[in-house]
Order: sequence, then C-alpha cells, then structure tokens
Amino acid sequence: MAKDKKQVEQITDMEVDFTKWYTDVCKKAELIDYSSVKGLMILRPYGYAIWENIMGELDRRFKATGHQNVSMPMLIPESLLQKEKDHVEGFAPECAWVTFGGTEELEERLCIRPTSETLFCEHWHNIVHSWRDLPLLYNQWCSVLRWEKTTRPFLRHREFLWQEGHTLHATAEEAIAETEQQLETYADFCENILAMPVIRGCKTDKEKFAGAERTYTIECMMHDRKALQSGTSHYFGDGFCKAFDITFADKDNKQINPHQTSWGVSTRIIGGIIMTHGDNNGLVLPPKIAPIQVVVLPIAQHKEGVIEKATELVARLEALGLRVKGDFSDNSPGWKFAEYEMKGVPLRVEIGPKDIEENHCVAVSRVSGEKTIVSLDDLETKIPELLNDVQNGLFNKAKQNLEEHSYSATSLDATRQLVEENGGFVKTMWCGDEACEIAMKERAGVTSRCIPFQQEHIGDVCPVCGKPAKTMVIWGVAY
RNA sequence: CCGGGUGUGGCGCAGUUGGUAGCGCGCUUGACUGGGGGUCAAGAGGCCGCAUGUUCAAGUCAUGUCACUCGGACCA
Repeated sequence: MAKDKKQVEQITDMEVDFTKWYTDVCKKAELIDYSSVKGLMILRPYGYAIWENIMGELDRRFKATGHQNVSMPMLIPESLLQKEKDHVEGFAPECAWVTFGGTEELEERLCIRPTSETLFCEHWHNIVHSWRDLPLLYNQWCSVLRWEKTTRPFLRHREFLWQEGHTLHATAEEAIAETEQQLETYADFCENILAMPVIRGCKTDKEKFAGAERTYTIECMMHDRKALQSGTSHYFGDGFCKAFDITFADKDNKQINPHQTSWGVSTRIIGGIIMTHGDNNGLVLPPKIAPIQVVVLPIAQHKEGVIEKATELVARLEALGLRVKGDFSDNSPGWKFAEYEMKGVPLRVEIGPKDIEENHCVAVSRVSGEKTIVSLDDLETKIPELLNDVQNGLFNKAKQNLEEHSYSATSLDATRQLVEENGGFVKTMWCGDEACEIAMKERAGVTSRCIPFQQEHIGDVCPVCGKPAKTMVIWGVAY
C-alpha cells in the first residue's frame, strides 16, 4: 500500500484549503450537521459521543477536587445582567432576548444566558452568610447562547455546550489557587487525554474576560499554526460580590466580600482535536477520547468461522475495558477501511480466513498506516500497546508542530515577517502597554495569546516602543 | 455588521432565448463477490431554500428574506 496515497476522495486536502478540509471532516465524519438557524448546530451521535467522553473525563476530575454539579436557569432578567458594569459591556452586544411569554409582552426582557456569573451571584447572595458556608465549589454542564456574527462548526457556535465552574472563597489567595488548579486540570486533560500540548499563561488586560481581574488560559497550536484557546479560568476578585452584595461573617464577625472564580471548557475543543490531529484522510482521534478505539473488520465474512472469530475478538477486547466495534455490515472491506479512517478510529483489526488459519490478526494504525501481525495469543497485551503508541505518537507529532513553529523576535518587523512566512507563535518582550499590543495587531497582524508562566529573557526592551520590558508575551493568529 | 459566491432527490452537479426537471454517486431488493471505497439486474425517491411579484406559462426574470460559504470588521 502506498502510504501517502490519498484514499478518501470526498475530503479536500488541507494543503489546498484548510477551512474546506475542516468543514469536510466535520460533516463526513458525521460529527455535526447544520440546523435551520445559523450557528445552532446538531451534534450527531458520533460527535456527541466525543463530547460525552470529554464530559466524563473532566467531570471525574472536577469531583475529585471537591466540586459539585448544579443546574441554573437559562434566562437572566436584564436588571440582573446589568449589575456588573464590565460584564454587561462585554456581553450585551451578543445577547439574545426573550421578550414574549405566550402572547403577552414581558415587562422586563430576559436574556438567554451567554454565561452564568450573574445567576450564580444572585443565588449566592441568598445562601452565603458565614465563613462556614465557604468555599462553594460549583459546576454546571449546559448550553449557552451568544449571537456571534461569524459561525463555524465547533469553533464558533451561537449555541454551544460547555461546562462552567463557579466558585466562591473566603480569601483572594484561596480563589487564585482555585483558578490555577482548574487551569492545571484543563492542561493535564488536554495533554494526557486529548494529546494536545498546551502553553499555560495569563491573558493581557485587553484579552481577559469581561469582569475578570485576571484570566488564565491554555493555548494550543493547530495544524495550520493558528492558536486555539482551549480552556480558560478567571479570577474575579470581589468585584461581582460587591456588585451583588454577597457578604459573609468571618471568624471575627466582620462582614466580608468573598472572592470568586469561574472556568470553562466548551465543545470548541472538539474543533481543536480535529485541527490538531486530523489528516487528509479525515479525522484522527486520540485513543483516550475516541468513541470507538478499535474497529474489528471481518474479511470474507461469508466464509465459515470468520464472523464467529471476529465476534470473539470483539468480546476479548471489550473485556479489557476497550470501546470496540465490530462491523459485520455487507459493505466491502475497502469501503469499511475508508469509513473508519474518515471517522478517526485509532486502530483497525482485520481478521479473515488466512489469519484464522495462522492464529493471528492484522492491526493497522490510523496514524502511521502501519500493519502489525498480532498473534491471537498476544491480543490482550499487544492491542493496548498499539493504542498507547497511537496516543503517544499523536502527542509527539503535535508537540513537534508547536516547537517547530515557535519563534522569538526582538522587533515588530521581525514578528510580522515570521508570522507572514511561517505562521505559528512568536515570543517577544513587552512593556505592558496596551498601545503596543494594539500596534502588534495593526502592524504585525497578531494578537497576544498569553503571557506564559514559563518566562524567557529575549531582550530588555519592548520591541514596539523601546521602553523597558516587563514580561515576555506569545503572539499569534487566533481562532 | 460590510463586500463576493452558492442554494435543484440523501450527497455532488447539469438545466440554452421562460414551455411543466435530468446525470453521477448513494438508497431499496436479489444474486455473485470480499485483504483499500466491488459486479450485474430490477426499483424507489424532487412544491427547484422560502415569500411576493411580472407572465397564458417561472428552476430560469424582479424584489425581499433565510441559510451556507469565502474575505473583512467584531468576538473571553
């Protein structure tokens, strides 16, 4: 088999048109479909199965760190939304409103939640009284609505699924620790489950969340070398609590405003998985998140004993706790090969009469296309090993992409040139002045992705204004 | 939100000066096949995105609208 031969004709090559490739994958892998309202998407069973696995992994981690799930209302009265000034300014332009109940116009219009900080705050105002009530570690899985102008599958929906964690703490230190802990949860999840290497850091004031005092982010590099913010956590200080009059009596019986955080990951990250690991044959899924980890394909299944043997393989692999599918439909083997490649199944196991005779099967990696003859006696040890190879291979490939396309620069012109020629991330020093950040956007075409935790010393001055530099910033073109 | 493009069976497309819709793939049934998208045969499936208008007559012309898409602006 020619490994680099293109086998799936329906998908546009990513080198030809990356955007088209991306939407082709979303549709042909049956992840998503359009509905009749712009930006409101249908997550098909296979796409939703990926989200279910993401939810499972994250939810387990949240609960392990003491968080509880809740369900808040979907509608926010306008007066409630307006209590925190920066927040409403940030979100008002993209709110959708409910103005009628039945046939009667409402006295106060209701916003369909774009995020739920205000709802949590209103509730907390009622239930928080004492230092004994803190901390409150809440999370909810829900959908939110933001009236975006440009929409794209997974990357920018108007309605999207996410989790939003909201917590309340007695002290700033504790809240900041929570914010950092949750970012680390996201980073660990991205790297170890989704095989997506991340850069951890803070957003600049210009890029931070509306109403937040500090916004943390993990940034990933996509195959086209653009940046995708894959998870974010916010430290709010006590700003919302003051606006919503949330106070508690501390041990000295003083009334104090608590400190607040929020953090979220959305279905957007599925777009990240697609653009990090996918190739010209379609989707490629890391085994740890794949709805189907191994597909077992019988060859010449009408021949005696083939279906029985294949069924047995499915059962043996399932007994290992793997997510396995046997495809016994009457499509041709070639059709099935292409189908499961398009859907990104990490490992394919072929079993036919010749294999049965020789007591082995053939395992084929989705990433390398490499065929491995596996003795049926070694099935239980060999298949998990091969899956592990795929998982690690994907991470290393993505890491290589990130490292090969990360540059340093000491001038604005050099930054522009690097990004124009190669895309990717450029590290420079920065004075901290928003004017210089805007200049980078206008003259080099990049926005600040983050101020990474891992700082490097690239120079002493800001490349834009020449004043003394405060920090190193990573710049890039973002989704 | 501004500018360009596109909406015709499930998917991809054709449809001339307006005259009552066609092709490929897929789908259904059967047989033969089966280690990279098989072969043959017989079938089913369409208010031409939606609305209004012009006309004896609209997929085709006009206006509006909705969606998709590519740029740009906007966006945690």
